Amino acid sequence: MSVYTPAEVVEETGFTLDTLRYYEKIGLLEPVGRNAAGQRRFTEEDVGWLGTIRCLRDTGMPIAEMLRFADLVRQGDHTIADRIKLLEEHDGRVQDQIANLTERQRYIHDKISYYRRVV
Amino acid sequence: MSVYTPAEVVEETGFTLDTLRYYEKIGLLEPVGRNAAGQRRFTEEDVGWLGTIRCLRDTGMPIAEMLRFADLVRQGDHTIADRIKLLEEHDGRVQDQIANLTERQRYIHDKISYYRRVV
DNA sequence: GGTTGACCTGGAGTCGGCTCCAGGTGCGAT
DNA sequence: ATCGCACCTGGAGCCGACTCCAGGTCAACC
Repeated sequence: MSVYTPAEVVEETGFTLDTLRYYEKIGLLEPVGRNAAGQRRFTEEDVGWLGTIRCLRDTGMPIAEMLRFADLVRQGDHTIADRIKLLEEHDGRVQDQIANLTERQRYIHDKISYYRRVV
Repeated sequence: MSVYTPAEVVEETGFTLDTLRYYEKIGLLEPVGRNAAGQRRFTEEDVGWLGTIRCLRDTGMPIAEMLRFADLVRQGDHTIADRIKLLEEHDGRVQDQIANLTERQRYIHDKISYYRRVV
């Protein structure tokens, strides 16, 4: 099973090294394994989890809620129903965001058309 | 032509009074007219501009860029081409946001389906 | 004429989410 | 052996966007 250096994880996930350390510090990441010199070595699983984090973050989930999700994951399989609930609620908010953006975009388009007519 | 009290503008725009004052302070709003007692009285035009602000803000435009836009508006009609450019660039970013959210949403859906299958 | 309530000001504080820094370690290449 | 480089730590600092506060004004209603 392969491990990843910090640089590789930065490359792969798009998070900065500082952000990775920050996420570990606040407990969004489990304590990451270390080599003999004390340097981080991320597992495949860590990288997968970071993929989830990225998705949730990029859809606007606040860190506090990602921490709740992380906590559920840590508690094991009996929290899966709760995780579904959390994700579904988040999904609803994502849906709202999309609807909202689409709606606002119409306003922007109208504004642009108006300006075009005026010019 | 009707004027609006602070409370009415709060009601109408959804911004808090503090936010309205903040926007005026930083110059995103023109200095708002006052009655004899020094209290704000917003014009129809102010409220319309606040509608634009809300749209831009809710689609993620940073205040610094809204200030640029406000500045163009103040400079008069010869900046309309620039305003179109600014709005079109913003529109592109809104489009990207929508595409991104839609993409990420698939991931969330997959995750939910996975959990459903596991339960 | 006293109280209430909406408003005013300047300035400080908060919050989320990083981002940066100084000073230090260990390893591989020249 | 010494250099450069990737990495380490704790903690301070930053940025955007508000949000809150103390202390004050004014008009209106009881």
